[in-house]
Amino acid sequence: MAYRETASVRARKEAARDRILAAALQLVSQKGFSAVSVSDVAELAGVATGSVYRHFASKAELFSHVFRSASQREVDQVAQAVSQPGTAGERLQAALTRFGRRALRGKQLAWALIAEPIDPLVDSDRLEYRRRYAEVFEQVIRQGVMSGEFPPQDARVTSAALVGAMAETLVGPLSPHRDQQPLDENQLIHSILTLCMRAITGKEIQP
Amino acid sequence: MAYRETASVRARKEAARDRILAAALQLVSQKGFSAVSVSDVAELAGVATGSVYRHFASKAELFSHVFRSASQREVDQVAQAVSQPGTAGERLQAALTRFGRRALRGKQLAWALIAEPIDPLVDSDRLEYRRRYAEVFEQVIRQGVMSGEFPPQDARVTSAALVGAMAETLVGPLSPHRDQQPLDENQLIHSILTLCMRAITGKEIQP
Amino acid sequence: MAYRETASVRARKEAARDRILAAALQLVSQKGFSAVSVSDVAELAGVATGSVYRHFASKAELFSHVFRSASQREVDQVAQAVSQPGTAGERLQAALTRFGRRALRGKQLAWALIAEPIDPLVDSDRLEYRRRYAEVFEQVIRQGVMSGEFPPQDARVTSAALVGAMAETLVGPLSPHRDQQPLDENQLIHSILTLCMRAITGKEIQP
Amino acid sequence: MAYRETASVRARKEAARDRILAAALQLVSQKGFSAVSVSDVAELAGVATGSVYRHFASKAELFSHVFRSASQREVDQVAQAVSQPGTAGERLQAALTRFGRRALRGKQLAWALIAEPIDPLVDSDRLEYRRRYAEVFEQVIRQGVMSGEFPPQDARVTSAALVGAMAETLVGPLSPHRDQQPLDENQLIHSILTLCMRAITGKEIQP
DNA sequence: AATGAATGAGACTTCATTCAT
DNA sequence: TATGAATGAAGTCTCATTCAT
Repeated sequence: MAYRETASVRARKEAARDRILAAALQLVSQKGFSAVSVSDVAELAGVATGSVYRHFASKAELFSHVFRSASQREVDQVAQAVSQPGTAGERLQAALTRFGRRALRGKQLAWALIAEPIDPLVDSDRLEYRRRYAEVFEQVIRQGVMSGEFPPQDARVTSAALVGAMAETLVGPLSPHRDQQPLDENQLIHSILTLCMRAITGKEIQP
Repeated sequence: MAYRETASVRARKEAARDRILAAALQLVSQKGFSAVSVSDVAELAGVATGSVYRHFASKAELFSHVFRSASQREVDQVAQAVSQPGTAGERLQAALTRFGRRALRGKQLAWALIAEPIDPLVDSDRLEYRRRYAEVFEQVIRQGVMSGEFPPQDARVTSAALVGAMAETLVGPLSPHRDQQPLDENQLIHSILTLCMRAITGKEIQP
Repeated sequence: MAYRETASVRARKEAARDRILAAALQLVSQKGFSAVSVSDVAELAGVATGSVYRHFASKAELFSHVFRSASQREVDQVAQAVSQPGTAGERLQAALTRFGRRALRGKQLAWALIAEPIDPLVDSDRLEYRRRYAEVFEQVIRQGVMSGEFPPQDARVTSAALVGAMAETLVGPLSPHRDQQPLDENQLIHSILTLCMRAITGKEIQP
Repeated sequence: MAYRETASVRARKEAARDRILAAALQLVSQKGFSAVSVSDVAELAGVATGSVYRHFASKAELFSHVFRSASQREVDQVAQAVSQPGTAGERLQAALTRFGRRALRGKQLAWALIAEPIDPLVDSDRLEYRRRYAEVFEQVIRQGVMSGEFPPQDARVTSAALVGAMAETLVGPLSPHRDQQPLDENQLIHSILTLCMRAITGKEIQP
């Protein structure tokens, strides 16, 4: 009984922290980091403003957690796509597709994770996650280069360029379909995929 | 006499406006939009804080003008590179090189223009300038596609992707050389250029 | 059995109270009253924050207890020095020496007890303990005056002045050795002792 | 006309700053540094809270100015008393008397200036003013020692002790007359003066 | 028209105290 | 009775914008 009580109390405590994280993630996904205040988060989470500070030492630390968990989820998705069987080209294509579809689903969040400058702490998180992204993309690219499937290239530069190209094309301010007729998602993905694969392989993708 | 006074007064007013814009541009180039306050701008321009509001209705409008003139300058530079004689590939390569070198010279400004979130007004400016960039890049790409020099592709998507890839690679948070040994600028430009040209043409560039 | 349980419970409660007091004293000795929070104390004492309020009605009351017990300890030390056999001068000298050495050993605590402003409740405690200090110092001074060993003087004023002079000289912001070369402790004690004894007796102390 | 306007504007501006300083001084004189908030000061000065920050970079800097100007006033008073003609003993007596009378007139302020711990910035101001006090007291003491009027002593220690003794006796928490019948001021000053002079000279003062 | 001091809302953060479990 | 998460008021500081001069 005592144990179960303790467990339920702990569950509630964790629930508050999770509610705060969820609220922060929701708001960041809607408005981006820079437009979200601690009070906004607290209100949406249904707690007092000061309560946020029981769970996170500062606004930066809260946002760092939001960033990291959201980024980790994205990296995991891409990594999973890459780990499927197939040629380097097939696996890279699968990874880019998944990356692109997820970004299109949550544009504001994708943008916040990839590009929005906020805080030195989160910026350093970005560097860390950049490395994890890089590990995923670079690995396939290197494998493709070594097997002769891809032409020689700087895998590190290529992986950064891939992320940038997809981000800009899909969710960036340069995205071609903010105020125009909403492009067919499949068509857009196909276009950027074709381009990315041609950049890496020098060849047209097979349908 | 009355006319000449009016003219000189107008000239002085315009001079003040220009000084404000120049000061704002300088500060944005150094610190990015988000770190620049109206008072900072006024001080550097040598006018009173309130005077800024005689020329610009709000901070957002001031920054919108800064954004537009800085962006226009960049677009002009790229457009000029594109207008030189040569094949579509040569002209595109020249444009990308100029874009890249300028971005590397002024990373903070480049980043502010391409990605920094500030204000809905400036965000909509970004959309407009994206169209102008597009006009420049798209035009060459379309010409290359029509002449058979480039494979068929969605020129609008390609041009956005080019900008994104270069921005991310050169000045973005995913830039591969923030914490590493500073890459040789020429080498970095060459890597990204090779990649971009391969994306567009499907072929390796000629040295 | 019931009795023994009650007793052990009471013992445990008392133990908690003592741990809280000890933790508070330790923290005050390190950081001064103003830098110590109730949660700090609870954590160091190994109890929940709210439990502090089962033993003390408020932070002020907790600190009042801390103040009183720490002050009592100091008063006892000085009183013990005074109660040794010897002339009034000898006993006073012993008391001042002990006072000074203890203050030098624990500057932060000494300063907190003598001067740090915290709360009206603690300030009134200070007045009470001033009386107890006074009783100790005044008694010897009065004896010395009555026996003709010391010149006539207002013993109450003298005893306050002694405390102030030693506090300021040894641990106060006017302390002459904060930013200079650390004076030899013995030398410093000797200087202030010579001065104090001359103030009281009008004569130089015998080495 | 234009000049006079400018002058009046400047006068008003300075008036605001002065009102803020005066308000801060008044509140510190009533409640001590630690009980005064920036909002309190602003309200009493009749300005918005934010306006305080147009004149002072931080609360610490505001209080530093308050501290310094109040301390300078006190040092000047003491220095003036010391500069009168007479023997070292007479001049020191005059300085201590003035110091004591002023402290009694404004106990809370005197305490705040001499002892209240607030902020590292103000604490360092205190060290600086301690040096200025020291220069005043030490100089006379050294002169008295050199002329044989005073016995040999560490003038630096003596001057700190003098300040501490007077502060504690007159305005400190050990002050003997907070809750008792208000001592006759002249009598109190005379007592502490007798004690201080005996401490320095080893002799009784002449009435 | 220019000035720049003043405004005041709002941001982040702390912490003594309370109360449901 | 003990717990410790939650509260919420209060504090410091920033800055876009206004307005009397």
